[in-house]
Amino acid sequence: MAQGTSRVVTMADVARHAGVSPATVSRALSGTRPMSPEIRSKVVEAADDLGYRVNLVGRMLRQRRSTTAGLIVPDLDNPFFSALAQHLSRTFAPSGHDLMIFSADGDLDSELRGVQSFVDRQVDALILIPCHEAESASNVSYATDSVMTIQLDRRVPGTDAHFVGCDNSHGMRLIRDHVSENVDTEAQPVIFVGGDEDSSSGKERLEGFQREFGPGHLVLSGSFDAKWGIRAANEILDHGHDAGTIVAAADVIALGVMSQLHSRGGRVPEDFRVIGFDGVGVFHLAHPTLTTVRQPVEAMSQAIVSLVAESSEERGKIEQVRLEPELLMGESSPSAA
Amino acid sequence: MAQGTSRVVTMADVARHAGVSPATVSRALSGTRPMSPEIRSKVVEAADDLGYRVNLVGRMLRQRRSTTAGLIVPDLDNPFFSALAQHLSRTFAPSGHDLMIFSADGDLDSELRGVQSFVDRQVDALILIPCHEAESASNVSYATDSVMTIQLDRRVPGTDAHFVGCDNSHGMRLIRDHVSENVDTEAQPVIFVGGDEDSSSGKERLEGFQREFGPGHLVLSGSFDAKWGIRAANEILDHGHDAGTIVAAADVIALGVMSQLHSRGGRVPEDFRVIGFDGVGVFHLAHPTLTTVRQPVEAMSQAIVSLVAESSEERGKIEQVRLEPELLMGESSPSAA
DNA sequence: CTGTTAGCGCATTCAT
DNA sequence: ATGAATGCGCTAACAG
Repeated sequence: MAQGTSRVVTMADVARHAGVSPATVSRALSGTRPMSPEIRSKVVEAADDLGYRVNLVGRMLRQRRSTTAGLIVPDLDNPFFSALAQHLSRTFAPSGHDLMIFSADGDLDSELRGVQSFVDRQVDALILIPCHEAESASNVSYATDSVMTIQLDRRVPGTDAHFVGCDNSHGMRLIRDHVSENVDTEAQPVIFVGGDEDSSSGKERLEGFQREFGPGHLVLSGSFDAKWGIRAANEILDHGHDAGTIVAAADVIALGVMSQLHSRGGRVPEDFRVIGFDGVGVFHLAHPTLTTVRQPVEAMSQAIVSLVAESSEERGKIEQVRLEPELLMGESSPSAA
Repeated sequence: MAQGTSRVVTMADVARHAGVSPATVSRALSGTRPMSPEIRSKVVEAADDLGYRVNLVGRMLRQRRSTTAGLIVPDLDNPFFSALAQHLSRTFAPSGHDLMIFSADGDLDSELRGVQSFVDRQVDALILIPCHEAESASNVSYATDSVMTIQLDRRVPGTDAHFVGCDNSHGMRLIRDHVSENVDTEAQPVIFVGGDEDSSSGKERLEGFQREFGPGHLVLSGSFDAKWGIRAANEILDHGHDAGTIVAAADVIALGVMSQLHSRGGRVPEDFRVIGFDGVGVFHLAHPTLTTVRQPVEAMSQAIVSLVAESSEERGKIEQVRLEPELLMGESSPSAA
């Protein structure tokens, strides 16, 4: 059992082995200063001769940087968040930063703990999907006070942190256009199954729905998970509806809705049309295929990585990045054909 | 814009403010040594008077520990892994450790990079779901050489790392018992849709299937995702089968299978029975509900946290923990009724 | 271009 | 029980 054997070879060892000073080793390996090629290669050779690896903690203490970015998600069980985490990992990989992920488990105290964890570990940037529109404010402030912070997908108003997210209004407009082209909304009801209204994205989608479709529609609010979708479907059917167009604030909700409609004999798309939101994660497992608004996760990830890269050069102003989603046509709603 | 303002108050500040020495502050706050209550409370007061927070990096450098555990998953898009990450986060929360998650994106190089990241950041324990049964060996070795390492769900043979996982053989036995009670396996074929055979869990489930059901069954191998399930369903139908019992090596695969069967007119459970494996994540979104083997994720998480806690006290022997799964009855297979 | 020195913040000797 | 001194490993400032 070799567990726990800590690395012993230090910069001083390499310096001795190469016959130079520790400072020279540091410069040779980090390449920050010009130096004679012979000495450099001699140092490099000595280094991997001894199997040297720079001690990141020593470097962190000295430089107060860590080549680390932190991501805090409210919940990894939500496929949209885990997909976002996955994309972000992939996008960060080629950059010099390692992305570490922390799950706040939907809890404000855990969220704070995550922020503290990352601040204490001196991450260069903190990416945060806030749990709560209002109550996460202090957590976001805590973060912005000590590290470059980017809010993702959800926004806490009144904080001086960057924001990268999707244009939810535009998404709802895409849905409205699609629906009004293909459905007689006079004859059949349009129903909104919302998510968590304490999150900015939930709120924006609700407001977007109301702006685009006008008043007088059945609007249900719940949370961003499938169980709520199941309950919402029950509410809709119990309400006496046996047909209609259901707009869900997230794919997981839409999947729950479809599953329960199906169980109780409602046909999609014949009786009910169902439209989701997010377009990443497991949504394609639905049957029938889900029509949804796809968030531009690649562009969002790229925007974040760029922000992080720029911030190490110059301390710019606070950016608010809204990226445009697109409609992804599925079988759960009729196409114009 | 207050971003980037680093914390300035240090232990020396607190010491000055309380009129004691830095060493006393250290002892008062970490509580490792006995001391007079008056001085302690005076120090504590001074500390949160100044809003002092211990600098973790300084402490890490000194103690070579970090109150951090690292988790490396192959892929966060797989709902089983993200559910596992979520459970583990929750289980670690009450312990003194913060869990950081890293996604290897299914890639051996990324996996190595993750291991290095965590080792460099001096995590106290590294939990690893290896990408590949054989080729991850060097990565696991790298980890065990410098930190207490626990393999999760998948095992690389011949390494001296702990292992926590589910008893896949037993899971397959549960499936066999269920199937033979309810289906005439002489009249209709039993088909295995496997996952990645380069992972130990994929291999064990395949072997379990073969041991339990015997030879002569159609066995397909692919990967642990829904797309493969869709392709597998096509292969099965194209093979000429119009009925049978399909055992999938994972729920995501089963969902893909069901979705595609459904699309091509196969009825579940009337024509095809479908049984999954994992029982966590989004499997309950299936329609009909999926019969599956549920991995004991809570017990697995608990076992890991216990191992980590114990390892800080004593350096025990290498543990191999196999926990028993249970059958979760759904509508995708007939129950004895 | 390279070597010497100092100090990041802390926990731990050793001395009292 | 407390204080003074040391050094974890590294890089930045200063000399040369």
